[in-house]
Amino acid sequence: MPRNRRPIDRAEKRGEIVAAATDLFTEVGYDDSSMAKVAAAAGVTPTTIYWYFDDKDALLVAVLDHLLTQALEEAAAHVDDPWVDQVLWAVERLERYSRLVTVVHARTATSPTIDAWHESFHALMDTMLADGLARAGAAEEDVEAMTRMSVFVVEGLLTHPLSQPERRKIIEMISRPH
Amino acid sequence: MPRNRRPIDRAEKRGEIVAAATDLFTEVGYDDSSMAKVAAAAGVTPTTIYWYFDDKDALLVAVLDHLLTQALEEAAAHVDDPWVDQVLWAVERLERYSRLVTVVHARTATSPTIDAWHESFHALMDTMLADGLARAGAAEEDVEAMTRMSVFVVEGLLTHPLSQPERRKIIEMISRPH
DNA sequence: ACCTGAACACCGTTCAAGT
DNA sequence: ACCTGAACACCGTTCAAGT
Repeated sequence: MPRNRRPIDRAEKRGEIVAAATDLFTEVGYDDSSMAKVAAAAGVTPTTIYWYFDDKDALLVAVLDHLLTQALEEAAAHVDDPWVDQVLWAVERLERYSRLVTVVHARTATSPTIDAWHESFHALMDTMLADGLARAGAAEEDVEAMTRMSVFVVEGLLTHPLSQPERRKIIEMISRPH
Repeated sequence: MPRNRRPIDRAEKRGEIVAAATDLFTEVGYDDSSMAKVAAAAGVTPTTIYWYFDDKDALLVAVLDHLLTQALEEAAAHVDDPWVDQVLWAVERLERYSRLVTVVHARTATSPTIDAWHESFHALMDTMLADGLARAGAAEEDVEAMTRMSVFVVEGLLTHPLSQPERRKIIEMISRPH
């Protein structure tokens, strides 16, 4: 048995738990997906999850990181699109994870683990958005406000769904300097 | 004992439960405020709450309605203020209830009770905002988009706190027709 | 190192029993 | 009509015991 066999197994099993949790958290919801259900879906015992994750919030963070990595990879293909299309793409991409967005906002007040993730997520988003806006030719003094508005609009559109053309109209509204 | 004693008692006790729930839900959070804790704070048994409310979500709706009535009464004094000040006032007024805002968004996907309240709340807000914008002299074709943006900005500012001047700047951004 | 079954304190909710 | 104590099924998490 090769020396590095264990670490690989560990990463694999961890991945299976994260995959099961991703499905359940996004489709059933965080609150309604008990550790027992996640464990059953991953083919392990509830207690086993605690060998890989500190608690349920840590598992949620693993799910979020996993999805964020995926999304960032795909986003790379859109960096040269017009600004409006990029934001619209982000909304459509995040739409199926809207339950995670709302649960992160709700748990931020209670869970230091989730709060820390939420903070660092927005720090990352802010620099990415500022970069994108600068590349799209926005005036420097408008970048900060436009960054903030973009975040608000994306989150607003996720929690209050509109039709595609309505979305586009809203995004265009904030895409012009004032 | 007068004939109408009971109804008055009932409304009073119901009010005490709602008051206790309001405090706990806003300060401790909905998830971390068990029915047992609400009951203890209201001086009743957990089971008694179920005589007045169908379930925990119905209790949350009672809390929301109670706070909404209060807020609408106070808002009446500000209808003639400039638009930016009205929105800023709303953000400041709602700030201490930001936990309720996020929990409503999170539970909307799971609970028909909360979802129905959320829908009707936004219907009310939409007409109020549209009225306010019309009164403030906004062009008719801008009213819909500006209404939506106002909602997104208020909710965004509640979940991602900024300083007063930063808030004002953001609100001013969306207050000019495009 | 990894995994489990049994247990713990708690949860929202129900229900038979009281007044 | 109103309120309760006991009970139910479930929750997240821990821990002693196994391999």
